[in-house]
Amino acid sequence: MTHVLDSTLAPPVPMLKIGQLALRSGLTPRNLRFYADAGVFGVLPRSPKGYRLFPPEAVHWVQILRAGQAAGFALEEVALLLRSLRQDGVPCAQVRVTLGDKLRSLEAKQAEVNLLVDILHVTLATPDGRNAELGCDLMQTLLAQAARLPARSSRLN
Amino acid sequence: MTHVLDSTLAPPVPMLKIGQLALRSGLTPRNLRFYADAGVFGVLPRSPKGYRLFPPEAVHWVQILRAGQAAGFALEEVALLLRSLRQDGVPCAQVRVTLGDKLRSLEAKQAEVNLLVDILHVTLATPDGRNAELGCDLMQTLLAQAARLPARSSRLN
DNA sequence: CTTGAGGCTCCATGGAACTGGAATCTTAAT
DNA sequence: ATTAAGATTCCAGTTCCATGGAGCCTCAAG
Repeated sequence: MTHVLDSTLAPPVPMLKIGQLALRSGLTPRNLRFYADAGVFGVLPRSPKGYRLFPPEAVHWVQILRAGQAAGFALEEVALLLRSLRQDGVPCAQVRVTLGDKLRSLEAKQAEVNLLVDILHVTLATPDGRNAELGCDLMQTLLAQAARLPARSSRLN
Repeated sequence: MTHVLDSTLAPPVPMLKIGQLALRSGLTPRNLRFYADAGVFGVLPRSPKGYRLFPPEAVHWVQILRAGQAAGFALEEVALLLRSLRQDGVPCAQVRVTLGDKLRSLEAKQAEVNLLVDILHVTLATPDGRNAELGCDLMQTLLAQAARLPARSSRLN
């Protein structure tokens, strides 16, 4: 039941059909097809009848993909990372560079999120109190804290 | 030249026209109009001839808006925060709750970003080395680190 | 009075990331 | 042999966040 393409030979790689990957990754086949067509997984091998065949590592690819997205990266950006990961003829040093770039933009985002979190912490530490102008002192603090934000917040997506 | 609406009376609030806010906030009038029409700034007063009039605090509203967006929040979410901030009849306690909710989702995002950053750090700490399977050892590490990611990364936007 | 900048509205378009439907083909099981 | 599940393709629509343009109004200066 699990042997789809390995009839007589020992399977060097037990490739997955899209539905199997869907089960293992928590995405829909539809969604996976969308990503695959967008080139996120590179050029996928096809079965004799045209079915997309995913290597088992694709489960990890998907994990990395979703995590990257959750961190605010565009699909194409994460795709770039995965392309390096899959080594489409990319040399080691190149991979390191790509990963480094990714790290730097992630750190930029990290800094912004950290700042925002801190601003909210400080704001919420304000004791209750009505404020004629702004309704409550909380607002006063939030407005004041807003000054810590960069002049023009970068769109680091 | 700076007094547009205050001909004879002392101005209680020097309201801004959209272009003035644009200059002060770094956004285009267009963009501001888009946000305004989306209700982000609440119901704006209009001049007798229909011009949108922004209070000076709107500059801070925009800062908070952009920062929120940079942190990955949807426009509508940031709008919610700003609605509390503007006190459209919202009680103090309610503001605190909204801010608290915002903080919690920001912290969730923070955790994800932190994890991703750490994964990349660890990965980049891997010394160079070719790897038959994956091209280079970097990839080996990245794949291994991917295991630290949550089973299904939340879409916390 | 004309000109120009800066408002206003409405309608359209665009990209990103999906989602949905229809038609067709393959595979697996009864 | 039939049938259902699971593939395939293609085309269309959706939501979010804008951006672009046309056409008209208003305001201040020359």
